[in-house]
Amino acid sequence: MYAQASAKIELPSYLPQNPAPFFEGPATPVSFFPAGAEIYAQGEKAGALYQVEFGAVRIYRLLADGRRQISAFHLAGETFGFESDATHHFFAEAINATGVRVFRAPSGTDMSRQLLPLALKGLTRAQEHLLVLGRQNAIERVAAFLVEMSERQGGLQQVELPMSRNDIGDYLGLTIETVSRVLTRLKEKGVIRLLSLRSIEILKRDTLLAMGE
Amino acid sequence: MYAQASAKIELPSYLPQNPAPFFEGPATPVSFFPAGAEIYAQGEKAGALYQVEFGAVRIYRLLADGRRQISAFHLAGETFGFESDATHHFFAEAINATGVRVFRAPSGTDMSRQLLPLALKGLTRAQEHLLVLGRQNAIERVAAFLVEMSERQGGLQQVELPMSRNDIGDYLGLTIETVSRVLTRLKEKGVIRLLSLRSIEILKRDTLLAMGE
DNA sequence: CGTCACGTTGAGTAGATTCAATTGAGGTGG
DNA sequence: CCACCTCAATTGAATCTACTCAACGTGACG
Repeated sequence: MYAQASAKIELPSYLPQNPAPFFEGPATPVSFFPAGAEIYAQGEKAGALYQVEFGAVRIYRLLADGRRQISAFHLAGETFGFESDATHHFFAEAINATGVRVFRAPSGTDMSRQLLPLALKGLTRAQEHLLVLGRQNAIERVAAFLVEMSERQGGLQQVELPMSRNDIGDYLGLTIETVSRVLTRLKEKGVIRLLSLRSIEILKRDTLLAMGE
Repeated sequence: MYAQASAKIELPSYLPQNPAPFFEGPATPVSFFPAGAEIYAQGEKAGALYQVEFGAVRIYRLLADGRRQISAFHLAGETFGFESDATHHFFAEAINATGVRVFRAPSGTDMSRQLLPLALKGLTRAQEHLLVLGRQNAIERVAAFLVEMSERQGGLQQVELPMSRNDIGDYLGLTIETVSRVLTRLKEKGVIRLLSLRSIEILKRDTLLAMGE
């Protein structure tokens, strides 16, 4: 739907037409985070930008009673950590062993040109996710998730899920049991195949796409 | 929670520290949209920016079968319409009689410095809304909504709701009936009072805040 | 080979939805 | 200015989807 016509993506006039490469300065070191390690916490002072080198990161928020909503997963190559003020509003954790390049803009540097496209991309993705959480049922949510992960990994048949069922549930606003049941149903319908716990194969892409609308 | 300490909001170093006024050029005309009028549609070519002069706007997406998710409301003073590429991914409609200032940046203009703070603000708001849709029950959602609307109107006791129950439902991922039932319950509990259909008074702000977490 | 965390499956429940009927508010025309 | 009309909102009853709680499997790892 609404397919991008050409290879070259057209941009609105208010965006820089020749986006600058993101990191130009001296090479910044890569920090390593083991599985489950906190990268930053809600309430902490923000300021740095983070680029995933390898592994995967979850961004989430907690309610007082422990309910958790994961607002985004970030895979290799993606940048996260920017905030609208000097405080982090979310938690960021490494899902698996993860390498992250931490970049701190020198005081006074204006990164707007580099950051705006990323912020807009994140905004679009968040808004699309709102539709999933607000108006789709369990099967549709899981289908949309599998399609999203597939597309972010190049649209291959085989999709790697770096995160646990628990993470998937907290991303989709479902319980771990419901996620499991839906995957079983999709498997029984012949839509997907479970290669291993964290690796699935998409057998009927069209069906999956139709489910996720 | 995580209160902003001083009047002057501290910003991360990667943001412009002295944000430029948004519109500097020659005064742009104000377009008028009657209630329900479309401002732009999904799939249309994007490019302009819109600032609400008076009235209110809803931003939404549709599923094939007509289910609708409103991702944001925009009130007087707010800016919307920016996209990550040249296509609108959402619909924008006037909720009531609404005046909108349409601004088209001349080709080649880089509005990053002005837009980034708005995009980041929108991103934060969308991500917070994800928590509401993903992990909160009906009462919590409505409470969070009322608190949000109150704060966006200056934190007064009396809150104007420019939108219908239908719009509220499609924003909160609930049916119109559920929204109505919850409002009745809040009324019975003495938390709010209905001055008219679209105007409520908050009697127990603390209770409401605690419900919305 | 045993342990432990993670995942799956099952039964019963709760909360929100659906469908239907009623009430109420706002706007229009006489 | 009032009566009427229409659409929006509220209320009620029955249903259904996803959740909760519990038991059971399974894969990874020492």
